[in-house]
Amino acid sequence: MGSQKTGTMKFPYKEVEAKWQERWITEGVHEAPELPNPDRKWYQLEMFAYPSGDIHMGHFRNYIIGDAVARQQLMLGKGLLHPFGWDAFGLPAERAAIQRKIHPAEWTEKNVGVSRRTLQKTGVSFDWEREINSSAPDYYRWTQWMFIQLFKQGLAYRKRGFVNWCPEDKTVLANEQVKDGRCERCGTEVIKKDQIQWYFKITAYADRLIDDLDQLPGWPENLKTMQREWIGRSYGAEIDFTIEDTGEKLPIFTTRPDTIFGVTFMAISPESELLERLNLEPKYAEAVKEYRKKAFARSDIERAAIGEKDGVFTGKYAINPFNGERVQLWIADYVLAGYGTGAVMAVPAHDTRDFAFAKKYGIPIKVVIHPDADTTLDFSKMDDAFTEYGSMVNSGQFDGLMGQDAIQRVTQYGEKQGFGRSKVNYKLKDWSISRQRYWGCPIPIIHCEKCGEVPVPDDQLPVLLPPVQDYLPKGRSPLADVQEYMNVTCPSCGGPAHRDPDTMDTFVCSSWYYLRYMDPHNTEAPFDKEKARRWLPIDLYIGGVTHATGHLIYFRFFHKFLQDIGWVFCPEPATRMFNHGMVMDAKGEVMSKSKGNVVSPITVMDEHGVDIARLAMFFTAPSEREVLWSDDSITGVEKFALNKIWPLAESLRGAKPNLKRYFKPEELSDFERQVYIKLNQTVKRITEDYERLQFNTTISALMELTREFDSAKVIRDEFNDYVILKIIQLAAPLMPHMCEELWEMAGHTDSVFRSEWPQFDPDAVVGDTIEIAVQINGKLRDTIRVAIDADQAAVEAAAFAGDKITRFTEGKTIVKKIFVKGRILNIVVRD
RNA sequence: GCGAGAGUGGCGGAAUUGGUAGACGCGCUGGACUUAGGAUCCAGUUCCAUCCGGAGUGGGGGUUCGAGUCCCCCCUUUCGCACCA
Repeated sequence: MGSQKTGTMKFPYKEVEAKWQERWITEGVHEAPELPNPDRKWYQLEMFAYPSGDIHMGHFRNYIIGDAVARQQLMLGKGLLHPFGWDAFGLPAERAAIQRKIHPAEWTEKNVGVSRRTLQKTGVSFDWEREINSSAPDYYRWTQWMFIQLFKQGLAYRKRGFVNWCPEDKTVLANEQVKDGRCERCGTEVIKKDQIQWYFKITAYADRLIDDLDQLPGWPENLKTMQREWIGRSYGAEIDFTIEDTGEKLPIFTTRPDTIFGVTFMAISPESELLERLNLEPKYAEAVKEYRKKAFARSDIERAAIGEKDGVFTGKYAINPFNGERVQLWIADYVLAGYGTGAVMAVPAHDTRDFAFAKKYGIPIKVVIHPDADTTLDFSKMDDAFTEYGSMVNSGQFDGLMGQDAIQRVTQYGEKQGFGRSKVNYKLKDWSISRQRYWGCPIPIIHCEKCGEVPVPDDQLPVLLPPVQDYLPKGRSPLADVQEYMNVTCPSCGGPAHRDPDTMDTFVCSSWYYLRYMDPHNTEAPFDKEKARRWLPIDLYIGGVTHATGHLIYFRFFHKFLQDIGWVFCPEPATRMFNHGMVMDAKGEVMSKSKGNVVSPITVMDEHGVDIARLAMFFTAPSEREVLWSDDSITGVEKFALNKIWPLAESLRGAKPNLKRYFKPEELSDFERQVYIKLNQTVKRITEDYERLQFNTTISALMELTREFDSAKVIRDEFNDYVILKIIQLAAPLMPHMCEELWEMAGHTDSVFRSEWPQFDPDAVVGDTIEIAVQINGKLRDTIRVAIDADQAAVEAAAFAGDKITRFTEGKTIVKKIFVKGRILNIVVRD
């Protein structure tokens, strides 16, 4: 055990791994410079981890992909920042702690230790000097500082309203943490609760969050699309209807003001506060009350899943300002409280939902849009709404107007009359950030009867999370019962006051962690501005796509806010984002403890060595695709590493070649020349592969090269060692331990990662001859080998030399010949 | 339903801007060396075929001298959003 057998020599991977992992640390190979040159820096980031268990295959894959890039960037001479840390606050850690009946602090500390040890075994080039932990006071002191900056700018505020409540976790959740109406963490159906909560005003940044996506060519299109849809911007108009009895204005949002004359009823959401002010007649009041009760009992999923829309008439009417028409006011739970104004103008003829509702309750349907000027619609024959744009009819002075023009003209009219205005609406809601849980960053606000909400003064930060024993969730913050914590004096007036009992959503902690890495030990500020100027933006951020509409929006929001208050100097936190694929089991199923199909990276590393575990992960699938992991993933790359790469040591001749030089053709034998060309082609290919993070083809290319290279046939010692050392350099970021050992065996005293990444010799990426495909009518009939710069005449001469081509042209007319230099000759013939 | 990807041998997957489809690896077949082989090495491996050739990148059509690659329609599949007025 502990070493791998090869043809003649063993690879003692355990010793080699330990040796280099230690030396990288003592020699500070991965330590980031304090102040990099902004033109020659590389900030490589992988998402930090929840310490809710040990590292699994998904983490392993994430970090080795980043590691390969980071190590190559180091060899390209960049100042490298490649840090790591722990997203240690929050539900995942707290839930795990509760299950095991230990205090979250203790459990977190223990797991950080376990996970760190595993990570260090992977040989990933993290700069452990910069390790951060979001649950440490010297970190969350600055999370609180961030909160206060937002508060001071009016971007952190409290409001009462309906929130997502997880009955299992007993806490409020942000919209982004509700998936399919269920709690993202525990899968429990989320219910609505009316509460006062803290929010961050992310909606103030909605436009910039959408628009700046266009400045991010290095982000995957699908991810950007997801963000655009999540923010959900739509353009339309706000139109004020009037409640008949009370005269109260009832504004609604619509994207189709061109259908305004087709309104036959109004609908408001069951949550609407308007209901309190309507003075419903008793016979309606009872039904409305019943309906609201029913609606509140339904979860969002039930509401959405329900096939038939339903609602009740309130007995009240609203007036359409455009034509003075009086329409019924209904309450219906297909109207969402949180979007627009929580009320809609219903146009059954031109909206599918309104159509169904109108049919069900016998409400009139009025056609006001025709597909075009010549086609008319008859509502009695319609079995669904016509929702396309068309030309306006039955709309008075607006008749005949079409599409966008119609929309504009109607809106303009409303504006002139004072009862309408153009309006942009978003699906994005403000970020609910307060949590009624113990294990989180305390909210640094003091509530004073006299002064209201007062931020904790800077010199009193951090507000320490008290180490209480009773931390179990109970529906309100466990901190609320800790008298020593809660009771304070007001920093402003000195009177009696109390702390805010809630803690923050852990996504607040993770919204700025990438900044702390630049300056993790700063006690005066969250980070130094000059360092931020030099290090930012992140050059490559790697993580799963799961955070597309959560963390990856939040951290962009934070970054933009910090730019606005002068702490960072670029508009976006990361110029390039890469989403790697998931790691599945051999059958393509997600690895999970309950299925018992989890393969631990530790097992694989123990049995085969880290380098081979890494190679297998790289080789099995391209980085962005999912990997179906099985033992077969190991076989091929293990043979390659042990039989091709490691034995290169025996072929070394101690020549100490100059790696920066190129060879001239006359210096080399025919075989050497052939190897030299292959080498340079490989350098070119592999350098491109690293840019694309496509390491499966990097390994293929190395396999081809090592097969072609046969040291026994190489005459010149210098050339022999030159080739071997270049192979080692090209492979080093993928299999760092073995390559360091080989590099040392070749007589180097410094790390291979301090050597210079190979450049290809531009005169040697093409050979002297090349194969040309000869086609007849686009079908391949022959391949001929000609000089590299052979012209059409020479190629034709060679092509017609044998009978492979002539047998197809004989007796036929050659219509034309297409020649692409260095590639093909296509001869078009006709009978 | 809407949006974005993906579909290539038995399998994982290659194929800059249209230009020799199947690189590389697994698996499989045959052979060599062996007491042995789950080691190593060599050869073969898209399918069909009477060995001339033919077909072939989910299906159908199109553009082109030439299409995995570009255009149109359809099917399957993965992911995301799902009553957003």
